[in-house]
Amino acid sequence: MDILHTLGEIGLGSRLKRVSDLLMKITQQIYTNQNIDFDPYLFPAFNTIAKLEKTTNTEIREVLHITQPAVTQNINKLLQKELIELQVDDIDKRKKWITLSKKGEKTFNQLQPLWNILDRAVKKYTVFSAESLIEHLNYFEEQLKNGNYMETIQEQIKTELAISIVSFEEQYASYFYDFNVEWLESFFYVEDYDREVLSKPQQYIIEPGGHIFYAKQNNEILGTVALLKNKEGVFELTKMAVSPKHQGKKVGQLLMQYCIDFAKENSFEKLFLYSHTKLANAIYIYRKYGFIEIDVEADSPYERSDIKMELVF
Amino acid sequence: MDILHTLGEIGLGSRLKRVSDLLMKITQQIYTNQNIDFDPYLFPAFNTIAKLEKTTNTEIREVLHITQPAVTQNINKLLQKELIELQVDDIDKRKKWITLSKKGEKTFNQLQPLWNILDRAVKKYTVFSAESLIEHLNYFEEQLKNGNYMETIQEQIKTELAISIVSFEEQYASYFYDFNVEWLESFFYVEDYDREVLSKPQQYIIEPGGHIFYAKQNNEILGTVALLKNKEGVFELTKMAVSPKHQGKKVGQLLMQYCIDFAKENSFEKLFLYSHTKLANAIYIYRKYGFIEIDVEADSPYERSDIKMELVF
DNA sequence: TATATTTGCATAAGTACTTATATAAATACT
DNA sequence: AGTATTTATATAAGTACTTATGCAAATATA
Repeated sequence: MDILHTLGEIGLGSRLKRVSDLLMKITQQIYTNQNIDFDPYLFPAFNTIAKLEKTTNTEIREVLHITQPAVTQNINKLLQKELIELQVDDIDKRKKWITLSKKGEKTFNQLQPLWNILDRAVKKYTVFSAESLIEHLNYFEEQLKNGNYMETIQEQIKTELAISIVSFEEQYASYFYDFNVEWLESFFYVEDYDREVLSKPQQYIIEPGGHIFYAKQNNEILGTVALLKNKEGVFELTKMAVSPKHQGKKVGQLLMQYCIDFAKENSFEKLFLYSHTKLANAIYIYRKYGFIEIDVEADSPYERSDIKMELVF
Repeated sequence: MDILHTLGEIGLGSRLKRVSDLLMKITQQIYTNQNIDFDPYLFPAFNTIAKLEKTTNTEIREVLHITQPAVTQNINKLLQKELIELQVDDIDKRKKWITLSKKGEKTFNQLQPLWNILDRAVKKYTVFSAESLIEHLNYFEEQLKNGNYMETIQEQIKTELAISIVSFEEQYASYFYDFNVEWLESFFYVEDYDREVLSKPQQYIIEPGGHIFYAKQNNEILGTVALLKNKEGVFELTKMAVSPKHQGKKVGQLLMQYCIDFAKENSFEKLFLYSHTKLANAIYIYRKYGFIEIDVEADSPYERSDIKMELVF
């Protein structure tokens, strides 16, 4: 029995608030499940800043139709989470220009697909023909309460956000080239030999007994890695590259974990890799996964490497 | 520009809360305008207590689907306003039975017609065919913001709640009898002469040059009063009675004010009245309107009076 | 050009919920 | 019967808004 349903329309204010609270709570749970440090009530302000690229407290107040102190509080929360940055206007020293921080942009891109899922789930239970606001509200609240809404989202997350690892197929060959060249170009320079190997993965990696894996999410390829056969049971982990669009999703770590699992399953003796000390983040990850630094041989095949690591099983 | 409208469905939680806040604020304003000491957010709890007649904290929590501390807080607010009373259960000493207080019942009855108006106004802007919750919400919020909702309510209040004073008409004669007899019966006893005068107001009041006024609200008569001619420019204010159904609306004071205004307009010399000291409230009101106590003559026409008051202009 | 007003943002305190926890009485368990 | 658990309510603290107010910079006014 839910008296608010029988109170007639006077209780509408309370009903609206109750449904709002419930929706916010469920959304918060979803962020938490996805390990995303974000609050649903920050969405309007955060999204506004992202869409306007550069804005001010007052402008947010105007477009969101909330009070100015509410905006200030939202901004403080976003600052705390390091998602935005402030800069005082050169001319008008009262004004503070608000922009997304690097982390904010990353989070924004990371959140986008989840928001699409949330958006579709809300639509699923709110877009239908009804004869009154109360009727719409009753139905939506019911779906929030009985778990249908949550279930719909979780299913979508599973099919759309889950990242799976797939083996080399001819149709994916170009990603191997594109991701690696893009990465090489930004950190080093691309040699002709690189282009040759990357454009013919079948010939240079697969046929000599190696493997190429791809991280795939919802029919999109996010990143790739190769295991190049050195000798029986010894493979070089190489050509790891992640699409810049999908940085921040820990795609590299997922590929790394898969390679290690694959090596163990196939009773490999060891894996090794070449890297460069200026790629501190990458080396940190390699260490995290158990790779240990060893001497680089004099006749190292890579000019751009100054460090060699191995993982012995 | 209202970005929340363009945020898609993710902003729905914020939208719902914003509309709730606005609706609550407007409703609060209406209570304030009507001089009613009540808060819209107390409506669910208050209404539940009234409907169930006797209930407990836990039961309210169950039927309203809010948390128990929220109920406790609602109860405390209602206690503060003296609208409810608590009584510990005889057997289970943890339980507190909640009932409306006398004032609570009065307020509940007083609020009923206003709630009807609010209910109809909400329905007016929320009951229509729409293809989504957002569509319903957009329209309703728009009506709240542009003032249409408020205007609708104010118009209805004017036509339904405004109390006007009308002069004697034959069709109202029975009210004069009914209200007065009901009142006399509860405080004194009804003499045969009372019944004679009250049943023939035309003959006993109007024809000798007196007046009878009625308080009328939305085609309903709430109360009555008579000015009985004593001599030229001197009238006895008598037979004031208000329907028990409409106590608490200050109908008596409205009638009193009308009589005084009427007396001034017609250049009366003075008004006087007979009452009884046990009717302390009534006498307080008479004093408030300027009546001053004078000696009761030996041959007072009323057995049930022990006080006489007059207002000289 | 000095003063008043407006503007942009911050701070403080209030509100009506929430979660977490406390307290005391009733009930269940052994 | 004595102890543990459950139940009914209260209290405390947190949250995300609100209103009210403060403050400094910019702009209008005289």
